[in-house]
Amino acid sequence: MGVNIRDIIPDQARREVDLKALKGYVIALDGYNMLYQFLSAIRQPDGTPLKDSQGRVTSHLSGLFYRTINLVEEGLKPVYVFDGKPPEMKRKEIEERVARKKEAAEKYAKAKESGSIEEARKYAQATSELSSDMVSEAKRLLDYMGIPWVQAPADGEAQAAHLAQKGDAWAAGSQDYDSLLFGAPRLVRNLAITGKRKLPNKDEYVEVKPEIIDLNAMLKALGITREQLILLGILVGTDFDPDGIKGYGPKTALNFVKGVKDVTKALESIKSQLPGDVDPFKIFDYFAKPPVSSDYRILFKEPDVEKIKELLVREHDFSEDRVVKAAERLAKAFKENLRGKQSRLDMWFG
DNA sequence: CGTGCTCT
DNA sequence: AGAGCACGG
Repeated sequence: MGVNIRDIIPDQARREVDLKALKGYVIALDGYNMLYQFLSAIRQPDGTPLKDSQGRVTSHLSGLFYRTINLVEEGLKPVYVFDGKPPEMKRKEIEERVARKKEAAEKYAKAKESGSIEEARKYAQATSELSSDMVSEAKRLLDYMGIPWVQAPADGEAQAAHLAQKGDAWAAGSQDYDSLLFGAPRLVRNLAITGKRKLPNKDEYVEVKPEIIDLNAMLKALGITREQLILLGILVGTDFDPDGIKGYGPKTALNFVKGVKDVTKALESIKSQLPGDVDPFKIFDYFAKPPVSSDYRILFKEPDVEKIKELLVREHDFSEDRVVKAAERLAKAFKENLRGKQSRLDMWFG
């Protein structure tokens, strides 16, 4: 589920903003991460996702369609980045995910049997799995909407970080923090979930706003380099060494890496504390110089309302009224906010 | 997650 | 304008 460094992000390096503040910025969104959030969240009370008349899941398309339109209406310029082939060293994490989903599926069946709706929903969400067909249809929808997407050779967060480093995007957008380890100068969180949200099991509402994290401000405030940040990630655990090293949470790991002068020596010293098949040097290199592609172009086009209708209404039984209305909003927003508009690239944190 | 309606 | 709720596919 990505590297967990939430607890050490310094306040000086983060800023909560309104969506409006992101007007004019290209943001390289982690497509898989976004689709997963929609698939997990857009469900009936008992956990059933939205489906078309043939039983195919459509929650991810609904979320992607309406959310992207709202982002574009606010003037944000989204580019979706999709994962390619995961590296071999991610196998353990992927296997563990499969096991977690299987377990969730069993608990879901039990909860449904016992009539516990809320439990059922919780476990149904945890079974969420994106198929390659679902990703392909999301790409098709983006094509029809005129929203660009980029295919990553490997990790999508690495590719998003690459776009941001090259200045083709202002920031990476994801709920996970990995893009910071991959060198993204800025990370924007909460772009799939902005607005008032009910807290689970509570009668309380919180306002969720986009959160910007600035890599340089973060490294400066923590007093570490990006190399030390990657080392920190390996200590607490990444998708490539999911358990990390016993005894190291983010804070302990921060203290440790602050004392590290020679990263090579540090990697050598932690090697023996990791499972035999986990090579910290390989993980370090993967974050420091990940496989990325420069063969992409970011072009915002006029939406094709007929094609959108064909996909969502004809093929997937969306309501024609709603789809046409939303597509027209998108066409208007394209003309006002995207067509011929220059992207903003200015900095925020000095 | 979102839209869209009702009620205040 | 904004909260609450039903429903979308």
